[in-house]
Amino acid sequence: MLVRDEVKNIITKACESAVNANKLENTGLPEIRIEYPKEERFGDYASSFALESAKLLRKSPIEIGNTMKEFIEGSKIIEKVEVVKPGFINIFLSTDFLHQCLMNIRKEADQYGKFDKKNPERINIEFVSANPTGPLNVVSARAAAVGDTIANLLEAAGNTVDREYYINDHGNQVYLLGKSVLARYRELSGEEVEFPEQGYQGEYIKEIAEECGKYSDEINTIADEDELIDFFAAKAIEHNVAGQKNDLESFNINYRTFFSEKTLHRNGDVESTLALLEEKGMIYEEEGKKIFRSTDFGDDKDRVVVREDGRPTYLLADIAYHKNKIDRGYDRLIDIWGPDHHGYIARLKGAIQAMGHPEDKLKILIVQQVNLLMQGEIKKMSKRLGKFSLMKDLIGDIGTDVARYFFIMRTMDSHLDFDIELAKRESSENPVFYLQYAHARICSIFREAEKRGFKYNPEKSSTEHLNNPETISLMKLMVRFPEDIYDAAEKAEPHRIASYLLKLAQKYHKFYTEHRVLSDDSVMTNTYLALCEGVKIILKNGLHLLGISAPESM
RNA sequence: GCGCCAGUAGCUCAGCUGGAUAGAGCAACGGCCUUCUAAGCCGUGGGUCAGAGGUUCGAAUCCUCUCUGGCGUGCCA
Repeated sequence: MLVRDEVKNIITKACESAVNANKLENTGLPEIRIEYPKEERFGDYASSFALESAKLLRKSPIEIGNTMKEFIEGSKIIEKVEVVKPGFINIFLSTDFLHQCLMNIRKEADQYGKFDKKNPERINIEFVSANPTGPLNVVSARAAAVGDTIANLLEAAGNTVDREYYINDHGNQVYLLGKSVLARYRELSGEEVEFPEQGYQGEYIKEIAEECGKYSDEINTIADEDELIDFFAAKAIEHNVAGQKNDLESFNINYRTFFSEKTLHRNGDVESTLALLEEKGMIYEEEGKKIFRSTDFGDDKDRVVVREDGRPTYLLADIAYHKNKIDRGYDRLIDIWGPDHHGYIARLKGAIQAMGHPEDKLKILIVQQVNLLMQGEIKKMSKRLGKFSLMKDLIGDIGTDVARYFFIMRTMDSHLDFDIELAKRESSENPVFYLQYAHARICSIFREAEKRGFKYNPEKSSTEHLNNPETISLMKLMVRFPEDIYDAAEKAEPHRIASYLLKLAQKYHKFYTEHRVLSDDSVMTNTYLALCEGVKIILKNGLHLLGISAPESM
């Protein structure tokens, strides 16, 4: 159980006891809420219960707090309870308890911070899903870092999580892609061709065309122009998706499924989805089009799902895709989208409801855009014009660790100004190195201990040596690690982990400069080594959650 | 017009389910290595929380309006 919840239970019980002893009136008192005080001198956990209930009880918050205090004191885990100024009840954990927690962290090791859930949810999280019309850019990299980290967090929170990537290998963009490659292919064989007006102009299109040279025999047998375009489109998609997979793998992401949109059209899922919506009375016809009543679910207007010529729109395929995911047995779906798709939320969530599922079956997270700065100026990106910064180049320039950390350290709904030059230049004093350095430092101490022939035995550690400000402050933060994971998973806010680890590294570095770990006093050495081991475990687990390596030396 | 996101230190950003004196990193300046990694630590300076009202014991946080920037508002995907 989270220490936070234990504290909550203690205060809740204290409240009940006070009521039973007629010290407090039972007048529909609010639920106890536990918060983290802003400053350490206000304790480790605090409750504003007395402030909240003052009016109801017609007593001063201080008076209520003092009454509560009597019933809270005496718990093994609590060292002291303070009732202060406006009426906060501040709780201080005991050093003995913290020592126990430390031993527990060592015992749990890799598992520390993870939860067992009685009934784990099966969650599908879909992210990046960039069009297969080119390589991944830095905007996709942000979604990749965020999505994968949220997946990690949900796993740590005890769920079964599958990462999924939707390949939009159907529709106009694909047609245009095929046309573009075909044009380049013809150019290569010396033909004078007009490049498609809206075509993809990137250099990589030429490379694909070149590669297609090896299929020349096959290509020569295709007479129909559309068939030819299809052929080149298929080859281009194959090439692009392979490249995207490569980039994602080097970003430490392992997808379980790459799902092709084309299969939905081929296996009848699109039609059966339409049939289902019609059956539910959610579709009406107008001027030969079939239209989904998305306004029933708060959308601005109803949406066309089948065009006049009978072709389904992207929306219908997407509804079919989400139905497919639900049919595969997932309890919950999460989509991560760019800001340019936010207008799409209402209609898709509406469709989920129209098919008879609860509104929160699907959660859509919007990751805000990345502005790429070059010499302080925003660089405009356009995939169609082939002007964009590649994810591959980013990884090559600053590395996966730094890139992932940069994308995760901010909240996902803030627009991110990403200055690659700065990220490269600062790479030696980057926050991520600060975390990794703390880990490497600890590893180094253990190597040194071994070199000196010290026999590390954490059972011989003692609370006595933990009674100093740096150590206590460090342990209090260590205890909060599972709580932060819980909150970060619950709220889908991965940046919380980055902040947490930064604070932990700070406190560790502070401890390190104030205290010598290896000394002649073997009890003290064992105690400090146990503390170091605990920090090391958390740093490693935390960095792992972010998809970042924890080096043994730097 | 409507919708979404943002506006907090010189810069990049935390803090936002209302709580205690508004924080961090970077940049600037000044200290700390005979001893486990100085990729570290300590200290100093730096704020009209975009603005105006409102709600209450209490507002950066909630409500309304205004201003600024970005994005969206396809039978594209």
